[in-house]
Amino acid sequence: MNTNNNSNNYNMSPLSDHQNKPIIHEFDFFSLNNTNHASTSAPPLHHCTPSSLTESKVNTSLNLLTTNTSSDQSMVEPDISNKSEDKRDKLELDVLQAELERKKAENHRLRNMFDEAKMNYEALQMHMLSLMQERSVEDCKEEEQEEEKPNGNGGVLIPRQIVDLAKDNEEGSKDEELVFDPDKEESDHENERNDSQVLAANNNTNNVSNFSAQTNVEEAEATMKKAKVSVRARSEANMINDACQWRKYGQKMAKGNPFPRAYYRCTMALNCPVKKQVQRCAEDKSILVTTYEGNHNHALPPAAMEMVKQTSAAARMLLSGPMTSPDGLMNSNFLTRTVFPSSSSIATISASAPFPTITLDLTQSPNNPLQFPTQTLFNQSGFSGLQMSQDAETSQSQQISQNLTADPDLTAVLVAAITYMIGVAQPNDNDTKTNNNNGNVI
DNA sequence: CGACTTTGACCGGCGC
DNA sequence: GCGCCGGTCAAAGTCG
Repeated sequence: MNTNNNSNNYNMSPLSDHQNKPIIHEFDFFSLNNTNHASTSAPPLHHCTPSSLTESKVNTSLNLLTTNTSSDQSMVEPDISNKSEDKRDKLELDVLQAELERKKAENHRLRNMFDEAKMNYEALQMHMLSLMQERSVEDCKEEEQEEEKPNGNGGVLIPRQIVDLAKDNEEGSKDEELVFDPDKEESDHENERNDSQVLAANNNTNNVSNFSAQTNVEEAEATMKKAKVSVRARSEANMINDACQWRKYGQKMAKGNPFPRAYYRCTMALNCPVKKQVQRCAEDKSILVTTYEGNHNHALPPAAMEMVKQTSAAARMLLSGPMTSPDGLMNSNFLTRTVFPSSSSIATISASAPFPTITLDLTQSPNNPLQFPTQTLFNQSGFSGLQMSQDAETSQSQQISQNLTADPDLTAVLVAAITYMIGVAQPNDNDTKTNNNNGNVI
């Protein structure tokens, strides 16, 4: 039997072509150096040239610009020329000043819009933070109650919830597809329903909150270590750039898929246990499915670390399943729809496998599928405030935006997914700093 | 020459 | 027990 692929047609070389993709620079409305800017781009008036006037669409209607130079004109008709030139200059000055005022007003309006959006964002963030703190207090109370009742049904912390779901599945409910399986053609809506139904059911059976204290940390961590993160993204390349170094150690033909599955190990550190599988989707060969497994035992590249800090809380919230809101119940897809709104991505947790799998589906972005919504990701995630101070957040936001804009690959997405495995799931010695940054239990 | 990929062989889990 | 299948190993080949 030979299930290996001997053809070069599907060579899974990790060479990425992401460098060839165009970098989209965002327009900075408020940059003083931006020459396109409305209020600051107008050149000083004394630098106005005939060409610039033409560009400003100022029609003097004087037809003065002939082949003669101004010095020639002054030699012919010095008085008339001077007067008309002054008049023209004044007219131009008035027009330009009016234009300047208009641009200033527009700039002011844009600033107001920006400030308003910023305030809304901060208000939401503060609201989120207060909710989390509230919940944290409840967790402490429930933890105390839990210690008094060791056999209680509650105490389902975030990782534990997955353990329970996985257990339920192993105990005979294997037929029940809890969530999205990338290899099956099920509608996302159906999966969302299943997801929320199961999680809600789980919630109902546990009268105590899902966010209560953890009573079996070791068990949960063991599961988390074996949990997987799967990322579906459209890519022509055979492997997407995720800021880590990988070494291929095998390739097999998997049943039910004409495309080979490639196996990689992380080579950024000796004995790093992290592995990943890369395979094209059988239904749509333009979709690349990358599945990560294990926890890094080393520090990640700076670009990856930045996103780790930003997205770990998001991953935790995703894992937390349903969360209550003033509007009622939100299913686990809420978060990733929030984090990745412009890409229409969907993140789900699957407990149908022996170990839970998080799937990030980034294939539904209508435009430029490999273009990660970088600015949107950071701005919309809004959970960073749970982990760091406002000042740190501000500086990091700029840093992250720059990093991501400079590298519009799927790096951020993958790191976001890996985050769950690295910084959140396991308190590695080498990752202690990261975990401390992510320290809050949501 | 070292790092990496390729690829046939091997191993263990699982279902029948 | 047997075969299927997924995952891994390791020798050979390739590349810079």
